[in-house]
Amino acid sequence: MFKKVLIAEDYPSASISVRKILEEDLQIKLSDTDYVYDCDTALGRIKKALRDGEPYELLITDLSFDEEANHTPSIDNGRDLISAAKASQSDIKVLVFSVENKASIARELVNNLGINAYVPKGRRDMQDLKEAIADIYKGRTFLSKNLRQEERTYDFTELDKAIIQLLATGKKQKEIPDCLKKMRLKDVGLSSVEKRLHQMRSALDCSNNPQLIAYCKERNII
Amino acid sequence: MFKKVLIAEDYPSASISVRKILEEDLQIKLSDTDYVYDCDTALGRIKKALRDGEPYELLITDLSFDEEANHTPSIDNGRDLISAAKASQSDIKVLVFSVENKASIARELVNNLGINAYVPKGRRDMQDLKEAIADIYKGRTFLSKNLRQEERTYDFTELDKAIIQLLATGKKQKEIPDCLKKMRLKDVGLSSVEKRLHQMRSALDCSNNPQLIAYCKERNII
DNA sequence: TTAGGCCTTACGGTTTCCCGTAAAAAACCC
DNA sequence: GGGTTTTTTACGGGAAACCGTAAGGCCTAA
Repeated sequence: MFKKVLIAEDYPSASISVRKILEEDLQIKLSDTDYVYDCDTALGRIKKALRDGEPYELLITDLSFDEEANHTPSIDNGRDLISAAKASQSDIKVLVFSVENKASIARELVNNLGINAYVPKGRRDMQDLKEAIADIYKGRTFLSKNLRQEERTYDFTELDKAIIQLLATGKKQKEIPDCLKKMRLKDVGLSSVEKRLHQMRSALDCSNNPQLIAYCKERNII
Repeated sequence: MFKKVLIAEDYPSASISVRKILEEDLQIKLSDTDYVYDCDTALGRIKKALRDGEPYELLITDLSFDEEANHTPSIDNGRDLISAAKASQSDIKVLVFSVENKASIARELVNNLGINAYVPKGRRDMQDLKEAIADIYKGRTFLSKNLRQEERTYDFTELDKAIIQLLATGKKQKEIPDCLKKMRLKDVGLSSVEKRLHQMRSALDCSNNPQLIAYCKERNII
């Protein structure tokens, strides 16, 4: 089993549980330096361990970290922490433990960042954590069974999202072509904007723009 | 200190941490029946303990519970659990432990349900839990210091929210007076709907309805 | 009772949105 | 190159939203 594991999690209540699993159920010894509450410290520990010749084998991290009151960290989220960690030590295994319960996010992290497991906080989280760590140790990838598949019926292009964004900030459709041009995103006419909006609305069965905005906000598309 | 405490929390990772605090830091003994993963079981335990002449002194509960795959519970959220518990045993103390980090929610629960403490999951949660339980024991009410004050610049009436809701489901303004009438909510003319929308937009500095919807969705007002 | 607020409603004009159709441009395929 | 399809754009009519102003109802106080 793993000998050296680092936990990056800013909520003590969650951190404690993970520690408990590792120590009591998996018999992994943790020292006081093996769990941290922010990304910067986490990266520091990983680099130091590497220098000392005792690199971490596994990083267990949350995705979102609350902003801190005093200083602004250079890394403020789990995604960037994972990238930075892999840049320093490409063979480190990564388990993400987050409230975000979306299969698409998990898939994306596996594909683009090469994480080894995704466990959403939820009804089966402790069980999942145990299985996930065991799977990683065997060289396998673990995705929790209760990741929620979202019923996305339309896939938004970057242009679509940009248009929705602008609408949500109060821009009029008529102004949107100009805005897009200024943002160096795309050079399209008003009719194209209308067309895309129409396409989105009919695909998602929205009768007008306000409903479309509501839909997108609800699913965190924007 | 408290002798008999019940924990209602559906995420094992959170439940374990709370148990740890109670047992290790506060020296409160818990049996296997003192923590449960759904509201119905929680209420059952409270009633049984009352019948047996050993009533619970403190209920620690989450607010949101994930829907379960198999059966649909008769109580599916912490709010209703608290109401039901107080109906059975009016002197039970209640501590709410939830991810919701809004001072307004905490205040509302203190005022309307008479809860004794509110601790948001977050950076200081374990510390807060300890303090909160101690405070409750002394007969005081505890509100975590890091509850986020929201910068609400407008307070939405029920009518306002209903109008926004309807707009977000694709209704036209023109149809809204009829809808409100059918919902037995209010009997208002179209002009009043327009006026309320105008008031909300100008108060929140939104230039049109889509932006207003985005604003409300973003802050979970609807 | 009457005058003055305050709120709601009615209504008209302007702007924006929505949805067609048709022309123009671009891409594609021999 | 010519010819076809697809995409993009332009434009116009009708619907909805937006924004005034004026008129009506209701309460209060003199």
